[in-house]
Amino acid sequence: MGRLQTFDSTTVVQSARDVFWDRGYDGASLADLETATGVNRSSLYHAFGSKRGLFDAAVADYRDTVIRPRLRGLQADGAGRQELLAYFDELREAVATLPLDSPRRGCLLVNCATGLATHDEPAREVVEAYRTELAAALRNALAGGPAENTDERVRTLASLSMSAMLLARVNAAESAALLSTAADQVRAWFPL
Amino acid sequence: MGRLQTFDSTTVVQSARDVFWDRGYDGASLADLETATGVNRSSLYHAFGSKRGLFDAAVADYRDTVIRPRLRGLQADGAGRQELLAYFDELREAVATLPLDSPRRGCLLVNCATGLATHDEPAREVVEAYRTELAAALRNALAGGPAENTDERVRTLASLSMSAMLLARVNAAESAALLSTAADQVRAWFPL
DNA sequence: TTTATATTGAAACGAGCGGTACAGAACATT
DNA sequence: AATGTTCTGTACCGCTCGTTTCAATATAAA
Repeated sequence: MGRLQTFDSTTVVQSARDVFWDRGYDGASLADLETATGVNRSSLYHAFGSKRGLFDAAVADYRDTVIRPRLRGLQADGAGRQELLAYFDELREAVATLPLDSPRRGCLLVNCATGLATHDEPAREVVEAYRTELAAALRNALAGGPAENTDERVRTLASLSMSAMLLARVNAAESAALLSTAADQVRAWFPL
Repeated sequence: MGRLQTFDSTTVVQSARDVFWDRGYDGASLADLETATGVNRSSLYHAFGSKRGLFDAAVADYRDTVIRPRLRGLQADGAGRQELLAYFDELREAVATLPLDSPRRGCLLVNCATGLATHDEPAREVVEAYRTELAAALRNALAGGPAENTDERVRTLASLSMSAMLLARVNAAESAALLSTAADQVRAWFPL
C-alpha cells in the first residue's frame, strides 16, 4: 500500500456537482473545480480520470441525492393525488425560496438537454433516462385517478415540471407559477 | 467612400445564426463562424464588432425570421381554435421532419435559457421577452374560447411548446407527442 | 527502520480561444 | 489618373483550456 487519499470522495463529487449545476459542463473549468472542491487537479485526475469522469460521478450523485428523493413519493405503491400535490408543492417551494444566485436553481439534467446532450450521445441517454423516469413516476401516481387521457396528463405534468426547471433562472415567479398550475391540474383531475 | 463590403450581411448573419443554434454561444468558435459564413474574422469584426455583436445580430434575425412568422397567426385579431391548431401542427411537423442532425432543431432561445442566459443579464432578458411574447400570443388566441382558467391554459400550452423545444434534440418522437398533446388540449377546450 | 507503493503539489504542455495589427487590395470620389 | 477611405487576408497576440509530467511527500507493509 501507500499514502491514503486525504479527501472524502462524496463531498468532493457534490462540490463539483454544484459547479456543473451552476455553470454547465463546458462552463466549469478545472480551476473552478479545484477551488470548489479544495482538491488539486492531479488528485482529481487520479481519482476520476478526467473532467468527464468527474462529471459522470457528479451526475450519478445528482440522480441519487437530488432527483430520486424528489420522485420517491410518486413512485410508491398507491401513490396518487396527495403525492402529486406534494411533489409539485415541494418543487415550487424550492424554486420560490432558493436565492436567485444559488448554483442549485433549476435542474442539472434539464440544463444538459440543450447543452452537452445535443452532441454527446452518452449525455443524451442520461437526459432521456431522467425524462423516462419522471414520466413513469407521474404515470404511477396518476394511475389511481380517472383512467381517461392518461398519456396526455402524464405529458402535461412532465412538461410543466421541465418547463419550470427551464425557466428557474430566467423568471423565478413564472417558474413557480407553472408548478402551481400543475398542482391545479391535479386537483381538477382528482376531485376530493 | 472606399471599398465596398463583398458579402451580404443578411446571409452571413443567418449562417452564423445556424451555428449558434446548433452549438450555442460558447460552443461556436470564430473558426466555425468563419467556415460557415465564408467570411474572414477581420471582416466579421469590422462588421459586427465582436463575437457577441454577431450573436446579437443572429438572435435578432432569429426573432424576425423564425419566431415571429410562427407566432403571427396566433397574434392576429380574431385568432382562435384554428390558429392554435395550425401553430402546434406546424411546429410538430417541423420537429418530426427535420433531419436529426439539423442545426435548426429546437429553439435557439430555449437553448439560451439554460446556457448564456443563466449568467448574462441581457441574454436573460431576451429569453424572457420571447417567453412573454409566446404567452401573449397564446392568450390572444385563447381569448375567443371559454373564459375560465385562461392563465392556466396559457401556461399549459406555453409549457408544452417550450418542453417540446427542450426535447427536440433528446427525443424527437416525444417532442412531437408533446405538441400533439397541446393540439388535443386545444380541441378539448374549443369544442366544435 | 526500511522499503515499496500511492497520493499530492507545482509547473508546464500543446491546442484552441477571442481578439488585434497591419499591410495590401478595392473602389468612390476628385 | 491620383487620392483618400474602406474592406479584407495573414499572421500573430496573450490567455485559458484540459491534460500530463515529475519530484516530493506520506503511509502501509516487511
